[in-house]
Amino acid sequence: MTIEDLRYFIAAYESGSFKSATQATGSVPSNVSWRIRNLEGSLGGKLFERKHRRLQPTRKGMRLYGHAKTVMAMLAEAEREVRLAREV
Amino acid sequence: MTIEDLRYFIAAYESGSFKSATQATGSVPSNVSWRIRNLEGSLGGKLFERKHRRLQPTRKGMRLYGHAKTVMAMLAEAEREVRLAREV
DNA sequence: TTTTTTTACGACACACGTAACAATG
DNA sequence: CATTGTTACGTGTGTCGTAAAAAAA
Repeated sequence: MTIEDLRYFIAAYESGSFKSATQATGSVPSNVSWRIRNLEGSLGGKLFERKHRRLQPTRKGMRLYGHAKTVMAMLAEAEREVRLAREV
Repeated sequence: MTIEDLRYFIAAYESGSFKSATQATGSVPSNVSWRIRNLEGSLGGKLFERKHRRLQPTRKGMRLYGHAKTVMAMLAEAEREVRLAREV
């Protein structure tokens, strides 16, 4: 699991499709597909059900989403604080 | 910034040297050095002062450490919860 | 001089985009 | 058949460990 994986996952989750997630991520469908599969592999289970027009998150997907958002927010905050902190 | 970067940073921070961080990370000195430099580059400033026997974290380093620990804990918790969640 | 950190480097794995294919509705 | 997701594939970048150099103590 990487931060990029989470970013792609969030984009897919929020946009409701892999196609639309390509805009949010600035990438292409094959990469979105690949990232999500990565994540599903490393977490041991599907995050989305792909049998509907609008992507259906599984329970695992829903659980992950909340944490993923928090992690991303915390990383942004960490980056901000570190940049702000003076040297030495 | 990647999760691996944070893992290396935490190891260096807690062990007090790059050398000892190799044990915690299961890697070699050159990689620890490289990871920390990555992080310092992407965050725009030094995280450690390297002029003392025991690695001296800078203010930026100290700020980062707290967040890094929290992020890692949250990732572990996320992973645990997702694994526990039943399919579908 | 001993210990720690950095740099140089070759090898391998990862992540990208294009394009062809499959599946869904 | 129109749209979305996946697979195949070639290419470039990232990350690894070894080994040599530099810096610190």
